[in-house]
Amino acid sequence: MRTVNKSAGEKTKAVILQTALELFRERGFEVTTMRDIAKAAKVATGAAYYYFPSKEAIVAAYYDRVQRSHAEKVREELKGKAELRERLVAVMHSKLEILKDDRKFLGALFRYTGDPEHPLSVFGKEEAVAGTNLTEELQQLLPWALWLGHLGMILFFVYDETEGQQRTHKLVDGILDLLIQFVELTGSALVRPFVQPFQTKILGMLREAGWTGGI
Amino acid sequence: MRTVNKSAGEKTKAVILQTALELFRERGFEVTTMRDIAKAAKVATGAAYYYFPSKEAIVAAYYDRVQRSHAEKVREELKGKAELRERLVAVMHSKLEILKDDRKFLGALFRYTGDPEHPLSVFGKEEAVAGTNLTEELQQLLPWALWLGHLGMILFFVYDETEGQQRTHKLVDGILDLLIQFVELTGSALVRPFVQPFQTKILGMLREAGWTGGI
DNA sequence: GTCTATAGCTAGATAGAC
DNA sequence: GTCTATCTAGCTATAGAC
Repeated sequence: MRTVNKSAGEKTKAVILQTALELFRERGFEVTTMRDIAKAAKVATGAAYYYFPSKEAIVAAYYDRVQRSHAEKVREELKGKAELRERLVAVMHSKLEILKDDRKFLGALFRYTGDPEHPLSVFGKEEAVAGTNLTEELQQLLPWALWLGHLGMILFFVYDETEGQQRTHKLVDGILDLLIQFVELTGSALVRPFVQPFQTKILGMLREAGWTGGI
Repeated sequence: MRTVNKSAGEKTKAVILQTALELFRERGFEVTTMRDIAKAAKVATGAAYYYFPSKEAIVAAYYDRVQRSHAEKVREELKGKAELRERLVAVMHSKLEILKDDRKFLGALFRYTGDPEHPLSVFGKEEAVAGTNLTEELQQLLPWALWLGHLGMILFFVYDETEGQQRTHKLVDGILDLLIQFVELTGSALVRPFVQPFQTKILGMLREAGWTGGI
């Protein structure tokens, strides 16, 4: 009962999952049908549904697999590392490593979330920032931070069951307080020299990526 | 050609969109069928598809509408405000105001994104942070920041077409540099007194919401 | 408990008539 | 522009083989 020594059922299940992921990667998530998956895995459609009650269940199994391999990799990599920075580097890059072949597939799952063109991009990021006396770096970086914060806000909001979602509103105020504090600090003559080079570096990267200005 | 004086087609389209959104809010996104929408809007299924080539197109139209009303509201509210904080407050809260009746609906759209249980939660947030010499507030807040940053990373990654997604990898390094810098600053005796109260406040909110610790 | 085969329902999407 | 008819695919259900 541990990787080796699988029962017949476990083997079939693994084959179906593996086949499904291959098809998702090759052809895309939407266009791959349960019938395709079953056929490619050489089982009947019913068998696929026997193991995965829905197409979504396959996605869930995929997430589960990602989590497991990531957990394993992270545990291993964190062993020798004590410094916060290298620990975080390990966590993040190993995640990307695991996801590297699934960008297309993930894009399909995030169709309503990530696309910076259509969906929930924040109007007024630049507008809010414009005309305030900020360093040039922050003028450029803040909209990005706001885009991300905005996404987080909406996710929090969606799950916030308090009356009128006051909790989200309060949290927004709190985070903004902290942000303003940070902005003021980095603008001060005392702290600026330390932080500025990093900001400039990130800004350069975003520019290079053609992701400057409007999102 | 401007709110008033719509052609017959534009009127029909508006009715279909309006009806669809009402049904989405009442019953939910998944369970509302195109047939339901068409029937409630008193047109044939084909007519609905004539104006909105897919159910997703209705979602896109909804996003568009959100953007327009938000833009309008923001433009109005920003007029008298010069301070960054109040400008950002206006932008964020007005967005929540517009979305307030659509939480259920948005939840359906974000099924693969927001749910902190299943999907792409970062393994190793706590692990990476544990055992490092951080202030208590940061020990608690950093995992949150990492969860959000991790989500942003994946979204960036999905759209990053550079060889091996090196751009995302570089960006991660850059952001982590900045983060570490920030962490060290807030730990310093010089800056800490200013920032700590805000961190504590946010921490309190998250605790209150039952969102502390593991995500 | 593992699977096949098959038939049928529902709902997103399309084609073609009017 | 609008409708009816039809197709497709996710999903359910069932009966039975091993």
